[in-house]
Amino acid sequence: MDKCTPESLLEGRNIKITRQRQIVLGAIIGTGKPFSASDLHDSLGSEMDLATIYRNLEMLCGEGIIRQVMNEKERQYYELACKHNPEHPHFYCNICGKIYCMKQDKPMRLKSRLPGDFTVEQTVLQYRGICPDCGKE
Amino acid sequence: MDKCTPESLLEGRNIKITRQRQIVLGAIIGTGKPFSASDLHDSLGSEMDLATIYRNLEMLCGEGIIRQVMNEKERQYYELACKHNPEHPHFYCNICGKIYCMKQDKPMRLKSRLPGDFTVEQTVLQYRGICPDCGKE
DNA sequence: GCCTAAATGCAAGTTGTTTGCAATTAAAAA
DNA sequence: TTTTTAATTGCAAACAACTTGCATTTAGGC
Repeated sequence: MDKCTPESLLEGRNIKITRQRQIVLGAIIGTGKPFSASDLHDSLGSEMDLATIYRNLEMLCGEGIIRQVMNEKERQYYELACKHNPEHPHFYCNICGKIYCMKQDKPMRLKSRLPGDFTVEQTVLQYRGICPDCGKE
Repeated sequence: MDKCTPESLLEGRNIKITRQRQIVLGAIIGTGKPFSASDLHDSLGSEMDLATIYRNLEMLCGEGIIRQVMNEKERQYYELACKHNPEHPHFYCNICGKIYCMKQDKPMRLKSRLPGDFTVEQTVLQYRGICPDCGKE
């Protein structure tokens, strides 16, 4: 099972491999968890322009290399969308705002059809509540 | 089965019944569908201050009179949370951005527990794709 | 009718995200 | 390898949704 690298994710796609794309993808692959634009910006030591990060996130999302996992009022979260990371539910902590990935046994239903000619491209399941850390005290 | 009125929704709650609260709640009851702050603002002919609308939506949400149904990047959507309108999934059209309510036979699981001491307060199920209107052409 | 705490309107502020544009750069062509 | 050129970047300014501070108004108890 091949590991993801910035280059393997971009190859065969007519996308220029720039230094900043390698850095951004490296950071995305490095963290196993959902991330926001400003998470990336912070983890890269604020050295890369936020506009570049936003532009690349949009591009990667359009290419299906990453996917949006949660739209919080204050921020958009993404995660890597490669085959090692199939779609799954997420948990949002109402107190600390952290997002957790929830494993599930059965794959989520996708691209199904609902009554009345709705074409479903994505089924989103999320839980909201109190995470173990915040529930402790 | 009693109908909702602005007054019935607010009664017994130590909340001042102001003119603008009656108007806002009237509009919310009037439309059967999910709405955003600016939907309300528009439907009221832009006569009520947006700050007032935002403050009242927050208050109504805290009181459990309305609930958030979807956080889109650009807007928060709410719906009436009275007993005539139990929780249910929603469909978001990726093309036109419209939100549809999806009826379902079994009530959604709520306030359940997941492994590892996650306390679930809300289970959100949503579909994203192409709505009947946008699928037509 | 009077009084007070709470709600409103207005204007200014915040925050996440987007856009215009000149300078840089990857990579195709020569 | 050098040249060429179209795409990408960084910067600064713009946007849009939402929030906040504050003086004025108002609901509702007295």
